Amino acid sequence: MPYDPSAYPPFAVTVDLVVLTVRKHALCALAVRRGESPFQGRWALPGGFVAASEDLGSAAARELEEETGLRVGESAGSAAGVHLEQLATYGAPDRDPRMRVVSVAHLVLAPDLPAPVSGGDAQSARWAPVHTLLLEAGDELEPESDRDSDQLAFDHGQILADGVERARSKIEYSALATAFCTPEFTVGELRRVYEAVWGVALDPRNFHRKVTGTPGFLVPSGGTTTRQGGRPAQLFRAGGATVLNPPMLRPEI
Amino acid sequence: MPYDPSAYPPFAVTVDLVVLTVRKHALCALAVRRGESPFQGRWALPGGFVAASEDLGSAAARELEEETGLRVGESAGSAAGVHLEQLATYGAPDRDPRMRVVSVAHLVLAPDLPAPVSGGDAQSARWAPVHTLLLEAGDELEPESDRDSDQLAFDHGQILADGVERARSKIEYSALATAFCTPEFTVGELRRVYEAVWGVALDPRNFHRKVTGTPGFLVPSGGTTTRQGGRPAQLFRAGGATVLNPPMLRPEI
DNA sequence: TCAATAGTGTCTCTAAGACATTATATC
DNA sequence: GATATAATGTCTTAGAGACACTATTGA
Repeated sequence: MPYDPSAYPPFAVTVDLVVLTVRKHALCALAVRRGESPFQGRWALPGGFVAASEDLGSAAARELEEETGLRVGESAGSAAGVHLEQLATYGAPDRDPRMRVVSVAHLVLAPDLPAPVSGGDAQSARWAPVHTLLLEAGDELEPESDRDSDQLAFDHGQILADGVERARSKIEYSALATAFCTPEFTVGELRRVYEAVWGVALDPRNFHRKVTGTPGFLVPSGGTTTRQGGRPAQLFRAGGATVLNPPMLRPEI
Repeated sequence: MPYDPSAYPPFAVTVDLVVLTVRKHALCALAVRRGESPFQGRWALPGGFVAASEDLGSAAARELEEETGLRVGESAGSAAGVHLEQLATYGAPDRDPRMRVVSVAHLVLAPDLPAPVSGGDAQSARWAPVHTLLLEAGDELEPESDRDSDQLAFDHGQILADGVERARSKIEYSALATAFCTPEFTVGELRRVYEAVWGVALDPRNFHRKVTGTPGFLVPSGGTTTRQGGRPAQLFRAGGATVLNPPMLRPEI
């Protein structure tokens, strides 16, 4: 099978971003409004084309910074910053009506941002709770007429669902939940991250025992805070641990 | 950002396959010998170009059947057959010296095959233990002269390593280890699969208790076999369970 | 004082790890 | 018989789940 560039079908390659954060006790994703056809006026995931001499991860990091101003932390992902990882690749032949586009989706976990979005105007980007972006066909709401236009453009609903499921399972066996927190955070704040991502309530005592008892998960930073009200809480930073063993198992049902 | 096909860099999109099986108590991968430059004569992962109107998963299944004769089981992967899933996408600008190629790697888990490879000639394809395909730079063996030519072509060494790690972690929390087995298998055969993939020895008593006690993992097929010698062993088929909860944890170290 | 959150102590129960022995086939 | 593998029983221990109480702030 000889290589002849002109003999093989040309593809466009894009990166799409599932940017997740926790705002007001809800898991939220970044959505942008499309300005052109197709799906004009509909919400979509941020993303763009990969440049000719650009790596896939670099393209994702560039798009992230263009859309949000967020910069990915150095060490291949997180530590005390934004986490970025490849999610999956979507390439159904008809996923874009104009041409053959293969999209390499990436997952970003970010702490809550003060401003909705730094780059771009406010009208065209927003944080939206994932449950409003992922209304399934079975959900009842208004008459069906309005339903379709609320769905994300292209196959972005599927990409978002896959990204959310990845995040939900990944915080089970990794220390990545700290990527949703500010550099210094309390055990209660970390617990609320887990509760928001999983959509369940956790026992504060057992959670505290688990996270403080897992070596390398949390390191005390020395200070305390009362920003959540109540008794002052000890502040922690993310430790060096990347995997949790044994994992933090999601409650069933 | 308007879409103009000619304004965006053209990519070729390929699928590469990490096909894993367990042979003689060792985890093995399918490798094919390259006939042309670059990397002529070197071993590589099987794969090929995605056709113009072909889905990524379909292209992977087609390449698999062309190279091995294996057909992917119906229900989105396994059940009682070959399992195929998307692994990751590799798109470094210089990963192919001829042109910009983005490769969507897929992972295949297959039972031990009688013939080495059905399609293609025997000289150009083989099952090789993954540890021989993944000799790292740190390993000592012969003088370095021979080392480089034993490495897989392109970035296929990295792809294989990622696929092996995916398989190792996935049999922890899913029932996918049965994809390495024949339709009917014994508990001992399943245990040897785990031992080969993880490269560790497991306690037969605890393993038996675990797999037979996990609902939906195994269903007795009624028969017995002595193909492993010794006392007749009960035969099982894969149950409907896809996730193991609690997971089968890999021993540490 | 009340309300809010943080932090700890302990009992129970599930399940994994570490053991030895019996069972049933082939050679 | 010897040898091979299968299958089961039980003790111990790590760790999760389910509980109540005390501690320390701000309003």
